[in-house]
Amino acid sequence: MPLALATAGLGPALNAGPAPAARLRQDGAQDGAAAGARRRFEAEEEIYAEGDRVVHFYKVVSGAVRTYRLLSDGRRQIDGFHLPGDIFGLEAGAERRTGADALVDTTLVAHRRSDRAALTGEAGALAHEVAAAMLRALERAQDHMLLLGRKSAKERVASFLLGLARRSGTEGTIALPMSRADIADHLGLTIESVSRSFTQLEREGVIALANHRRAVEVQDRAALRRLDA
Amino acid sequence: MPLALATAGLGPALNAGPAPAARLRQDGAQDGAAAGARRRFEAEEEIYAEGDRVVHFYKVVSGAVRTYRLLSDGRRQIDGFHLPGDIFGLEAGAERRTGADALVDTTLVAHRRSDRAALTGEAGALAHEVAAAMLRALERAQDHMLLLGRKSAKERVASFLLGLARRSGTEGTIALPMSRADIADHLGLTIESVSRSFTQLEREGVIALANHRRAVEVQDRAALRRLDA
DNA sequence: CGCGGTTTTGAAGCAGTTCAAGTAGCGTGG
DNA sequence: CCACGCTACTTGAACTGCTTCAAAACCGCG
Repeated sequence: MPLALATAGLGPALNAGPAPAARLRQDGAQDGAAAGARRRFEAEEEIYAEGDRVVHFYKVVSGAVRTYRLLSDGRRQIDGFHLPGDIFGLEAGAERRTGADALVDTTLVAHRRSDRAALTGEAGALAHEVAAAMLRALERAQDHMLLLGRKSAKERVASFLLGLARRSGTEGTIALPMSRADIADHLGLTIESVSRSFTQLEREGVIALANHRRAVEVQDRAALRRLDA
Repeated sequence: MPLALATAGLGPALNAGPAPAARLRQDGAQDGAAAGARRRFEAEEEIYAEGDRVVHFYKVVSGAVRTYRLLSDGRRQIDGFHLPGDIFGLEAGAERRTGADALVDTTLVAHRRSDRAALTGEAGALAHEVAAAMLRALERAQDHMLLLGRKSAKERVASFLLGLARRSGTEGTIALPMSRADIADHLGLTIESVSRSFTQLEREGVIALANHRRAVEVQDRAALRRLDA
């Protein structure tokens, strides 16, 4: 049995969004059995590759991670960026269907997929998180299919920025731990199109690029919302 | 608690693909408690709409269903077609994030989302199916994001046909229960582009269109596979 | 200061869209 | 039983948003 889930009391957990870092630490502190091994990865380091055997799943403590799929000729689709509090690396089969690497220096907590103790404890806090993570991943995937299938370049960038703003929780300035190439491969565009969309939004006074283009300040959230359709 | 899942023994179920109709009936027959209410829908009839309260989830007995999301201006993204054996309509929140309608005359089995008896029975056959359905939905969404983000029109159509061929289980001729518009809104294209891709594949001898364009015969599976990358 | 990487900008090209006919089933009613 | 009209699909031609190719700007670093 590769994985056990229980969604008791799932409702609230689902609406809570990514667990804040504070709660994350608390979990680790109060339940030694459920706490997995802390692992560190450097910027651009591979966490796992397509085809690897699935042993662990992970929760981001700090840093950021991308998970992606590749076509035989090298075309890449990044299906998600994972920020502190996010769980990723859950998989149904025995083999990885996606690859994952750290965008920047990153700390993760690794849990054995087969670790039922961690998943089915009396409180089952981690189990709830895992189930919520799966459902959230599906909802995000649905949103992203709509974006990829039906939105313009500018709308894609606007949606991306709003999503990132919401998830990173920071008001005002959003850090971009990923390169233009990563954003492009997430949004189904080229780096040039991403860059042009940023520039255009900046010229329109919707955003301001800061910190060597690796951060955006949202100046007109309403305009972004309008583009988000 | 809106929904309970347990994935014990999930592995094999996951690799099994959609349950064949035979097994479907067997499930219903052997476990009266788990069997939900049978419901019929006519072609083009709405099953639920975006914003509806979530009460049931469904399993397709016969026919076909599309689930989709809309942008405020009417742009539509069909996130999946559901064929006999498929489970759809699982949702985390209280409100529908997607709409669903029947493509053709369709029979479903409806289960109350809150029906824990059906989901957590000793054997828990339905619970496994539900968990497997969720994981499969996520895998399909990942495949589809790659398609939408990085594949050409012809590749999209090829992937779509191969997927449909695999899922419908029929060797040779594949029925297309959906219109060109539905296919277009699934593949992130226009109806004209879908039509042109079909025509092109036909001219190349890869497929043959039959039954008033509502069925395709695969004539060169290897060529389709190559396009699937 | 100059090198290597990333991002931006420019110009040309093109895949897919848009707009506009044309064709083919199919049910309906005379 | 056939003309009519409706809808779905296909085809053609022009257009355009994004890509591709190319070069410049920017920065961080040895």
